[in-house]
Amino acid sequence: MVTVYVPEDRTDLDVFLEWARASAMAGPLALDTETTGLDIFSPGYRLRTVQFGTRDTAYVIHWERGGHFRQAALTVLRNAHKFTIHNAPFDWLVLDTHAGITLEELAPKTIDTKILAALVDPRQAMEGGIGTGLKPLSGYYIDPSAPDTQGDLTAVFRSMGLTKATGWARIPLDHPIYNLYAGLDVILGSRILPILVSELDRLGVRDALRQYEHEIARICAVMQRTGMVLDPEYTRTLDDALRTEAEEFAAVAARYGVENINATRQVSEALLGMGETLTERTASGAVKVDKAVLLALADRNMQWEPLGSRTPNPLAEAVVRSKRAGKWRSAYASTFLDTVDANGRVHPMINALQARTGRMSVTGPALQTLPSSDFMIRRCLLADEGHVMVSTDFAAVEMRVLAALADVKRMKEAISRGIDLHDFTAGLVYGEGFTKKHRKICKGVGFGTVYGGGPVTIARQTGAPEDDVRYAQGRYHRVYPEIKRTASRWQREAFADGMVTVSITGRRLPLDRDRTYAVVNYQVQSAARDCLGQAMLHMEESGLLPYLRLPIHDEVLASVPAGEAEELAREIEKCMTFDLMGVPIAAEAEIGGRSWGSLYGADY
DNA sequence: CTTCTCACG
DNA sequence: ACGTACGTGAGAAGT
Repeated sequence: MVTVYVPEDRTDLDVFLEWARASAMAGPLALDTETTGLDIFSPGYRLRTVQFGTRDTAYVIHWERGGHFRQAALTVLRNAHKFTIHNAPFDWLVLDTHAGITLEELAPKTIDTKILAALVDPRQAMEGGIGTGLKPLSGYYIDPSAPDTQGDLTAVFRSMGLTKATGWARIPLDHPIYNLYAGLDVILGSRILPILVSELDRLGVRDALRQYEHEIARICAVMQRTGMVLDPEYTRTLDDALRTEAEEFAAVAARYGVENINATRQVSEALLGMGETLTERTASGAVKVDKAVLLALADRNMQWEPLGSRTPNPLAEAVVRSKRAGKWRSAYASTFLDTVDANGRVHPMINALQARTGRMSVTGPALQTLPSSDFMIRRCLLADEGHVMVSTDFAAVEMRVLAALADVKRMKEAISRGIDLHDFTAGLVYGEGFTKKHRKICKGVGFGTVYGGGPVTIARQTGAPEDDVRYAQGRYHRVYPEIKRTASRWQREAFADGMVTVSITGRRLPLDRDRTYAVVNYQVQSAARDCLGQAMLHMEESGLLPYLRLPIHDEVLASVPAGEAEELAREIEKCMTFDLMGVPIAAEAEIGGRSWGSLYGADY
C-alpha cells in the first residue's frame, strides 16, 4: 500500500515539510523531477514538479505554481542530507538550471540508483541484461506488474491529443495520472536503493568503485552544464552549403532513376541496370551498396582519392556525395543549430557510464562521432571567447593497458624504453630487417588482438594477404605469450563466476556465452575507460574542470585561455600521466586555435 | 520496431 | 577442435 500526496495549500505543505524532516532522518529521500522535456538548456524549458518519496509515501510538489510550493521544495532540497535519484545528472542539471540548487551542492548528497544498477549489470535489456532504467529494474526486483509510468503516460498524452514531444509540457499540472505516476517513480526509486546496495554487497563490488562513479558522473555533469560555444554564422552557412550539395547530387541520381538516394534497393537496382556487378550482400541477404561499394564504383579509395583504375560510375559518385552531405547536415550542422541555447552554447548529454564496458557516450549531438577526415563539422564548435582548443590524447592507451593487464614482459619493456610499439613488434616478428609493410601488418595484428579479431578480419582491415596475417599473428602470440595465457585465465574465471569477468577496477563485465573471446576487449576497453576516469579526477583536483569540454574515450577536449595555453596543456598532460601496474600511461596535448576544426586543418 | 548505413574511438 | 574484430549514436527506409 502506497500513498501519493499532492499538496494543494499551505497547510498541506506544512504537513509535507514535517514528513520530509522526519523521513530524511530515517534515510535517503528519493528525489525526482518532472519537466517539459529532456532539452534542459532550451529557451522556454520549465521545471514542473519536484517529487520526494520513501518506500511507501510520495509527495508531488507543484514547483510550477511558484511561491510557497517552491519554498517548500527548496527547504527540503537544502536541508535533507541524502537523496537517492535515478539518473541523477538529469535532475542535478534541471535543479541547477531552473531551481537554483547547484549541482555542486546536490551531487555530494546524492546516491544515483542508475549508477548502482550499472555496476550490478551494465547490459541493456536487449543485450541480455536487466536494463538500467527504473521500469526494467522495478519489474525485475520489485514487481513484474509495476506500472510503466513513462509508457502509460505517453498513452495518456495520446488520448488527450498530445504527443511525446508536447505532452510533458502541456499535460495539466493537476492531472491525476500525471501526479500518481510522478509519485510512483520516487516510491520505486526508494525501494530499489536497498535492493541494489545489497546486490552490490553480495557481489563484492567495492564501495570505492561506487564512490568513484559518482565523482565521474558529477564531473561529466559539470562539463554538460558548461557546454561548447557554437559559431552560428559559420554553422548556418555550412548547413546551407550541405543542403545545396545534397540536393544537387540527388538531382544527378534522379537522372539515373534513383528517386531516393537513401533507398538502398533503388540504388542497387539502378546500378545493376547500368551493368555493374554487385557481389557483396548484407547480413539479411540484400545487395550491399554501402560507402565502400559505391566509392569503388566511383573509382575512389576510402579517402575519396581518385584511383584511375576504371571509369567512374556517375550514379555511384552522386549517391555517395549526396548521402554524405545529407548526413553531415542532419546529424551535425542542423542538430547544432536546433540544440543551441540562448547563450550560443550546445550542451550534449554526457552519459558517464553508458557502454557495457563502462565507456562514456555523448548524445544530442553525438560530439564523439564528428567526422575527423575533414575539419568542416568540427569548425562549427569553438573555444570560449579569448580561449583556444586543446586536445590531449592518451598515447596508444589500449596497447599499454593490454601490456599492463596481461603483464606482457617484452611489451612492457618496449613501452618503458619509449620504443615505438609496432616497430618493436615487427622487429620481433620479422627480425631487424622488417619493412614498412611488416610494421603495418603488426599494427593490424596488435589492434586485432585487442578487439579479438581473426586473420580474415585483420587481413580485410589492413589490406594485407590473409596468409601474411596468419603468419604474423602466430608469431605475435609466440613473442607475447602472456596475452593468450591471460585471456584463458579471464575466460576460466568468468565461467566460474557466472559468465562475468571482473575488471582491474572491480567492474563487473558480463560476457556473451557465444562471444567469450571478447573478454580481452572488455578488459582492455574497460580499463582504458577507467584511465580516462582517473585522469578526470586528477584534472578536477588540479582545478582544470572549468576548462574541460568533452571526453572522447582516449582524449580530453578543453577550452583554455589563449595566454595560458602552454601551461594548462602541460598540466592536462600531467593529469593524464600515471603508472598502471608498472606500465607508464602517457598523453600528448595539441594546442589549436579558436575552433575545434583548427586541430583538423581549419585556419581558425 | 528492425535493418541498413555511416560517423567516431 | 577451431575461430570469432570491440564499443557507441543517429537518420532514413521498410515492414
